Amino acid sequence: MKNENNVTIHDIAKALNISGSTVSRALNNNARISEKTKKAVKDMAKQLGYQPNALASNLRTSCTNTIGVIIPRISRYFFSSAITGIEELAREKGFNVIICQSNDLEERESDCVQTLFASRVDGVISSVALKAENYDHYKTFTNRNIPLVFFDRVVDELETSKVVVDDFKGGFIAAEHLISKGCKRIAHISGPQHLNIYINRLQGFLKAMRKHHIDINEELIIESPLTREDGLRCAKTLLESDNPPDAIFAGNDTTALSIILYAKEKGIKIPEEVAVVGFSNEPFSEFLSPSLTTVEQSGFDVGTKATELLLDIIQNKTGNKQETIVLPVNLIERESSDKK
Amino acid sequence: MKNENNVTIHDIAKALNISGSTVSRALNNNARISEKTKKAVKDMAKQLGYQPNALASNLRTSCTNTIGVIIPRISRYFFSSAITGIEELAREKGFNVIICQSNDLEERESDCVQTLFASRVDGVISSVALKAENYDHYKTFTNRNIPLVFFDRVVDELETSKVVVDDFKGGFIAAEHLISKGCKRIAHISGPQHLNIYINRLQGFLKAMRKHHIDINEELIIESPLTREDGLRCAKTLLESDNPPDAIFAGNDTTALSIILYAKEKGIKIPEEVAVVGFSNEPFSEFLSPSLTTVEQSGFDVGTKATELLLDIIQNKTGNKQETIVLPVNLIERESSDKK
DNA sequence: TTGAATTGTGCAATCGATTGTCTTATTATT
DNA sequence: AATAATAAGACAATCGATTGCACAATTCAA
Repeated sequence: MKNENNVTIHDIAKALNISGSTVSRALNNNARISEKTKKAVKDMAKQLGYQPNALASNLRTSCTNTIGVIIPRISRYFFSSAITGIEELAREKGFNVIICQSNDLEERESDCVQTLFASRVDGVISSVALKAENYDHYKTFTNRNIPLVFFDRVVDELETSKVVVDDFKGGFIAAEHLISKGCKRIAHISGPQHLNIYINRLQGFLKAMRKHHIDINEELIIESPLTREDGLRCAKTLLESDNPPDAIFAGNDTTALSIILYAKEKGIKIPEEVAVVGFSNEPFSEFLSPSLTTVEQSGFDVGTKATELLLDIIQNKTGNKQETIVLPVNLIERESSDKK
Repeated sequence: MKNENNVTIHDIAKALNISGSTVSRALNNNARISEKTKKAVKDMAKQLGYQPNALASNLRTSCTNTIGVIIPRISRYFFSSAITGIEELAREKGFNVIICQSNDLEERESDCVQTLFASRVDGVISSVALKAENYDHYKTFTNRNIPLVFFDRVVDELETSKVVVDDFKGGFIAAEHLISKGCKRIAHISGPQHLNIYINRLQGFLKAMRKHHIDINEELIIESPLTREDGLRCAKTLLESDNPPDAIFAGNDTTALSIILYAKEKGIKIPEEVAVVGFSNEPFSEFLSPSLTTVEQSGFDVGTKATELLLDIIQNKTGNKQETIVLPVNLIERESSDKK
C-alpha cells in the first residue's frame, strides 16, 4: 500500500507552518520550545507517521547509538547468555548491538575490530580470543577514545574496565570440594596461561591445596587449550599414568566432558575411581552421566554488568575508569564428585 | 597518540589538489576516473589513514549495508549456529548484522520489527516466535519493500522467500526408523500446529505410519509447546497411561530430554521399554544417557542459505521471488532407539 | 516610555559522501 | 582544419537532523 515513508521533520514543519529547527527541538524536548508547540509537533509527527532518520542524526552528532560486541563464538552457552544480557540492557537504553565472532583467532579478532570501528560504534564490549597473544588491534579503539570494556577473558595490558567472575574463588571452591570428598591426588587441567581467568582458576586451586596441606604434584597440573580433542589427550595422559589422580578439576566443562567420555569408554568409574569437577555449568553438564559437578558462572550477569559499565562511560563521559568488577561464582554439586 | 581520525575525502582532495567528487568516484572505481588518478587517490587515502564514514554514505544512498535478524533466542544451538552462518556470509559481502531476540513472544517480536525498521536495515531474516499468532507487524517491512526472508519457522500467510529443512522427511525417517526397530505403538509429541515445521513433522510421521500399515492412535499424538516443563507433562501422560507406547518421536530434543529424564527417574528402560527419537541434534543429545537418536538439521546451512537469498534480493532487486528452499535432514542413530 | 531581560523561533551552516550536470581537455573523423 | 565525439574532472545540490547565532515578541523594571 503506502510505499513511501519519507516523512521528515520538514514535512512536519510545513504542515504546521513552522521551521525545521523548531520541529527538531520540539521532538528533542529542548527547553527553548514552548509546551504548546511541542505538543503540536508531536501530534503532527504521530499523525504523519514520522520515523526519525537515525542516519541523518548519527551523521550530524557522530554517535550511532550502537555498541559492538566481540566474542569468541556465539554458540557457546556462556557467550550467548552474555549477549542476551548485553542486548537486553542495551536495547532498553536505546542502543543497538552489533556482534562479531572471533572464532578464537587473533586474525579474525582483528577483523572484528576493523568492522566495528568502520561501523562507528559508540563503544565495545569484548572477550578476547583464546589464540590471541597480541592485542595491539584494540588500540584502534583506545587511541580514538572509543570506550572499551572487557569481560571474562580480559587483558591486563590494556587499561580498560573489566568484568570477570571470581575465577580464583571458583578454583578454590572446586579444589576444596574435592578435598572435602577425601581426594588426595588432585589433578588440574588448566587453560592457556596468558589468560587471567585460567591463571586465577589455577591459583585458587593451588591455594586450596596449600590450605589443606596437600602435596602439589607438578605432573598433575597440565596446560591445555581446553578443547574437546585436547581434553581427550589430557584424559589419556592423566588416567593412563602409573599413578593416576583420584580427582580432576578441569579448566572448563568441555574438558570435563572429554574426561567423562574417556573414563566411560575405559570403564573407569566416576566418581569412585576419579572424581571430576568442571567449570562454567554449560547446559549439557546437567545431563551427562554421571552429571557433572561444576562451577557456575552467569553469562547473563556478566553481560549485563559489562553493558552497564560501558553505557556509563559512553553517556557520562566518565572516561575509562579502569574499574574491575568481580561477580560471584558458586559450586553446583552433582554426581561426578559425589563420593561417599 | 593520534586522537583524530577525521580524514575525509576532502582532505584527500586537498592533498592532491583535485575535487571531492573525483576522490569519491576514484575510491568507488568509477569508470570516469583515469587509472592514474585512481591510483593517486588510493595511495593518498592509505597514506592519510582514510576511513570512509559509513554514516554519510548511508545517508546519501539510504542503504545501510546492514541486515537484521529476528530469532526466538540466541542461546538455542540451532539458532546460534544459524547466526554464525548468517554473519559469516553477510560480513564477507560487506554487510553488518543486527540481531534481535523475540524470546518467543509476539510482543517482543513486534518490538524487534520496530527496532530493525528504525535502524533502516536493508533486509531482514526471521524465524517467528512460537507464541505469535498474528504476523501483521511484519507488514512494516513488506509494505515498505524491505526484503524479508524467513527460515525454519516460517509463515505461510506472508509472501516471502523461505528456507526450511525437510521437516516432512525428518518426521518420516524418524517414524520409519522406529518402525524398523519393531515398534508398534508409536507416539508423537507434536509442536504448535500453527507452525509449518511441526505440521510437517507430524505429516511425515503419519505418512510413514500409513506406509507401513501401522494403526494411528489418536491418543498417542499430543500437542505441546515443546518446552522442558511441558515435556515432563507429556512424558507423564504417555508413560503412565494404561497402554503406554513402545516408542516416542518427540517434536524436538528438549522434549526428548524430558522424556529420558522422566523415564530414568521412574526406572523405565530406554530403548527396551520405550524407544525415543528427538529432532534437531542439539549438542546435548550426544551426551545423554542413553544418547539420543535424533534428526539432524544444520542451523549453519539454513542461515547461510537464507542470507544468500536475502542478499540476492537486496543486491539484484529481484523482488520477492517467494522461493522456498528445502534443505536435507538426516537421522543420527544413537542408543535411545537401539533396540536389537 | 524606554531599555533590558527573557522567551520562542527562524536562518543557514554543518556532518561526509554521492551524483546529475556542466566544463574543459583530448582524441577521432572527414 | 574544423567539428564532433569522447574522456576526465569540477561544481553544487542533496540526503535529514542538529545547532550556533540572529532576531522578533513579550515581559519587566525603573
